[in-house]
Amino acid sequence: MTSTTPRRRNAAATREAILTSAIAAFTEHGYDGVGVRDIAADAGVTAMLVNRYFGSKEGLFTEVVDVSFARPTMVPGTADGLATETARTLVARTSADADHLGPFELMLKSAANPKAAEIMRSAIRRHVGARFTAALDGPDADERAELGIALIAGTWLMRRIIGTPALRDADPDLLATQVARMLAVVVEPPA
Amino acid sequence: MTSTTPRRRNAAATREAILTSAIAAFTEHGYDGVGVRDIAADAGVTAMLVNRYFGSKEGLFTEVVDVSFARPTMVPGTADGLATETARTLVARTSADADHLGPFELMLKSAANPKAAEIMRSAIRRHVGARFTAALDGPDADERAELGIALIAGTWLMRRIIGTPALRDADPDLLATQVARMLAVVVEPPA
DNA sequence: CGTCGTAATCTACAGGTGTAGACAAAACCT
DNA sequence: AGGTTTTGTCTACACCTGTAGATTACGACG
Repeated sequence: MTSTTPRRRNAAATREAILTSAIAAFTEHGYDGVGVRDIAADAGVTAMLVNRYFGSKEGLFTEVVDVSFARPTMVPGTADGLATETARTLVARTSADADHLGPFELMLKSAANPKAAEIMRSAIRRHVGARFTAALDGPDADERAELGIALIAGTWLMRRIIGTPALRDADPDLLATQVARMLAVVVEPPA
Repeated sequence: MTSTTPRRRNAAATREAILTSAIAAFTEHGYDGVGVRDIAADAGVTAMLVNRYFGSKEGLFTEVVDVSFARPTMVPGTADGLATETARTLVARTSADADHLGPFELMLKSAANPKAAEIMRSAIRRHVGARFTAALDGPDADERAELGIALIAGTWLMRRIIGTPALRDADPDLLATQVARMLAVVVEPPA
């Protein structure tokens, strides 16, 4: 419940409030880590309204994934400095005091559930993968794009979710440089 | 229940059976995806024996992580061809028909739970990270080792858990080459 | 063969899960 | 104002979760 006005009776606004709460909750705790009651309470409504508007918890998650993955994240549109820019943004977003928590956190936190994984698979291809692929030249763009995403996801996992010390306390500039050099391998079109 | 002998009353063997079942179950479904009853039933005992021998579900998971991460996986001891060898093994282990399912699957499937994540953090540093770091020369070995682990974990996630098509159907040799080139960035000592 | 320690089970609890169905109330439309 | 549709809540179900306490049965040893 973030809106200030009590919002008496408004289907669209209520739906939006539930969706907003769900994005935050699923991203922070993962599909299995949240109950529909938690989401509903945070949106200021009853649990049953969730099923009323989204059919089921699974239906709600489907919409959450679609919205979260549709927002441009991390990958700039142009190929100029793609590796460097992406690496810098990644390091910033995964720093200890960052608060953005985008689709990568959502993906990693919900990957354990097979149903959630299947829902995310298509969304990744349609949104994140498509954006990344479009920025690449040369052959095997899909495969190279997904390898880039894999590096980003893995770094996010180690640095922010598992929290391994060496990556957590690494110098941001040095880390960004290393990640950029790894990304460059798949970003630069093969000679 | 994999052992052939009925095993009537044997504390050590029972403990081992529970641990074996737990490793398989936690690796396949993640910390939140399994109940102690599932593990106990698979070991041929009652749920209460789990708490009797391991204190709690969390205690059992701690021991599972320790055992699973202690086994050498993927990273060869020598630095010769480390990147190439590791990449080849990774691609083989994440192929559709692979059945090994080591610590990386366990880590990714259980990362959503904060308690599990904390348990895995120290184990990774003590086991996997230490092995990888020891194989590296030059400065910032810890950081570079964890970046290598991040790439492996991310590739595992995309290829085997999420199952994105481009990485799933990629030509194994080509994929291994790409991964090896990315790994080489952190494996080769900086000039 | 009886006794004793312990491996293993049985019963149970307090809480949480997603969701179905019946009900209350607010808002809109004549 | 009266009636109807929509918006929201309440109660409830069937099931699963981890774990505590009391109880049974097996096996070895004297």
